[in-house]
Amino acid sequence: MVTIKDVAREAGVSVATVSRACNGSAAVTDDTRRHVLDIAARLGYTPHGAARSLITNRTSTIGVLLPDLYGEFFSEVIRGVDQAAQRGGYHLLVSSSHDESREIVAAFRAMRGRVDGLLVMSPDLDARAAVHEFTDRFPVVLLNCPAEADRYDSIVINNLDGARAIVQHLIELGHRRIAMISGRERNYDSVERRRGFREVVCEAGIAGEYALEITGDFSEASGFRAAATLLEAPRRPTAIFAANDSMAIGALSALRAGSLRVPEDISVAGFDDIPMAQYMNPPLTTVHVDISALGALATERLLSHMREVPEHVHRQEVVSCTLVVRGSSASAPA
Amino acid sequence: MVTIKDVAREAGVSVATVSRACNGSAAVTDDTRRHVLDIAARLGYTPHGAARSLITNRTSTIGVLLPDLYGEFFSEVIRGVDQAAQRGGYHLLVSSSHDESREIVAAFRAMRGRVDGLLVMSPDLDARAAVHEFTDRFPVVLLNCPAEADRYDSIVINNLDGARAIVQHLIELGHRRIAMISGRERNYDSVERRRGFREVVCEAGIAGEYALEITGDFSEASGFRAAATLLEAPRRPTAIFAANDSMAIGALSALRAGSLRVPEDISVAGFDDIPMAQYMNPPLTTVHVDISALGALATERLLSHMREVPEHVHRQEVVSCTLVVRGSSASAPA
DNA sequence: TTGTATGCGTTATCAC
DNA sequence: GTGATAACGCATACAA
Repeated sequence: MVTIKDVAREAGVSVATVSRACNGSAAVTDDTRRHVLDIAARLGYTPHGAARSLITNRTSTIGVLLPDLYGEFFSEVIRGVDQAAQRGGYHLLVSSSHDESREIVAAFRAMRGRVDGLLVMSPDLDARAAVHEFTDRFPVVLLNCPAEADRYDSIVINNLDGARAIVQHLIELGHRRIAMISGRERNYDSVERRRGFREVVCEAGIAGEYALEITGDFSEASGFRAAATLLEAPRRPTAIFAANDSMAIGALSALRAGSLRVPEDISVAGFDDIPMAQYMNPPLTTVHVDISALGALATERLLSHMREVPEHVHRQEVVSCTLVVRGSSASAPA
Repeated sequence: MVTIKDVAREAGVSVATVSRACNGSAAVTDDTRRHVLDIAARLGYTPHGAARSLITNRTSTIGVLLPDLYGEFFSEVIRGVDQAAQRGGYHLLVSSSHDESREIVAAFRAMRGRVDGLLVMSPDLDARAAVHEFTDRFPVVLLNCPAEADRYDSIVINNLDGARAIVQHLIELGHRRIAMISGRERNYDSVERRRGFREVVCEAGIAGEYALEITGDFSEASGFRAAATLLEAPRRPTAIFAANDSMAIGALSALRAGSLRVPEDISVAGFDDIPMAQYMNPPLTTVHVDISALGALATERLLSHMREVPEHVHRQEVVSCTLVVRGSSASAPA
């Protein structure tokens, strides 16, 4: 690889001049600059990022730690993150598959010196401790993580209110046998959404009467399986609330396979409002979350955190979400 | 940030010893190693990646250049890439939104010194030249790019055969008025898939009779719009082949809105077989591509290329795809 | 086994 | 305006 030295030698100047010419420093004659850039282009010179960041102390890169990369939700989050990062002149160093504390720590270590800040999305409740380890010596923003609001920067979805709104909606439609398909047991989003479900069901006084819960893993396939199981229940629910859209979509498919009509025989509702939700048949009633905006917001928060270190004050931001009623929910059958 | 010097001072040893202890070098007493690692842990020391890679000449990172991050297709590709990279002990430096040559070059420059190799996915036909610029001095694997097979490493989907198979399928069902919704005009995948469409339509002798083509942009919304337009056509098609599943899903939605039954009144077929396709109502007939495997394959190729530099020989690999008939296609109406 | 010294490629700080 | 040189944090050849 051609380095700054090669360019300097070839151009007959010092490395300092090459550096200045490339970085647009004022202290260079237009003539020398042109000459140097010409040589640089001819040689195909590109500055070595790692070497540069070693002295400048900035990498123009932000790290993103994700539990997974599967599905439209994460896809949308990353899209938002990438857009915001790009606007700020930053690149993304992505690392996924970090459900466990151990893996999170390992990923963080691998990123030291390669990123200026970190975006951590780790909804797993057990991974909290791991995050604490480095969050105080490094700009970090937590995305949808459970965290003490004053010790960390974080962005969280208002899972509770969203879930409450959608369950309320189902109850108002006359449903009294409402089943929930939740996500993994130790997942923060899942826990919160289920909490909303339980609260409203209790308040409506139908908890004792009927409270069927079944566990999935946020995938379409698990939603399919869960719905298939619910169909076998002695008293079949008239409405299903899935903790995310992917499971709701899987459920729709299972109900169709079981020859149930949605929404005439049974209503289905999801959470997230992934782009695909509106194109379902029937279109999916769900809770709208501006997913890519969530990622963008977190990124912008991180970027500002990185600028104002260390007098930065932590705070938690709650992103609201809204009920979107579409064709998959209707009045309970008589 | 705590550096190797801090650890050395605190532990009462030289930086060399700290380095050796951390990297598991044999030439250290168990006692010193324990002591050093102890101090390192207490101080929260993490090696500086950029500094390390400056001397080792490897970053354990591969760069990924993508045109976009939207939708399940890219999501799946990245997932495959990430899995393969992780297996090989590599991280991902992602950069998207690179349709133009200029942007690709800029992204590459930004990655110099930060990655050991590059995975480029740039289906835009105009971007070819940009890629040539650096592909000979750097391990690069092209994903779904048009390229001379012997000058580059590349993985491509067999778009032509896939498209041919699905159009053939529609014709065998008796359809003679088949419309195609293609992707962007300068997109390689789109061009190839349309070529397959045209070939088969010609061979079947129905080209002169009916050949309706309309341009989308691979998004659900564009598929929706395209299908809505097709409904207004003087002679409505009895089958629609969309160049990808997202557009097919949008089309399904538009047809429903226009009160057409799929597949009774009109058949719909897509391409890619994204995870969501099978959960559609009706389930989508499409061309199955193992998308994440595609990403994984490209990554493994890149990793091996990086190992065997420079005696590496370039070659092109073609990934086959298979017709998947589901509920969205049926015999042409009488 | 451990310490000293050098260099990776770049930018920043001085001189001139 | 330009050049020499130190420094960034680390790994390693060599000396001890």
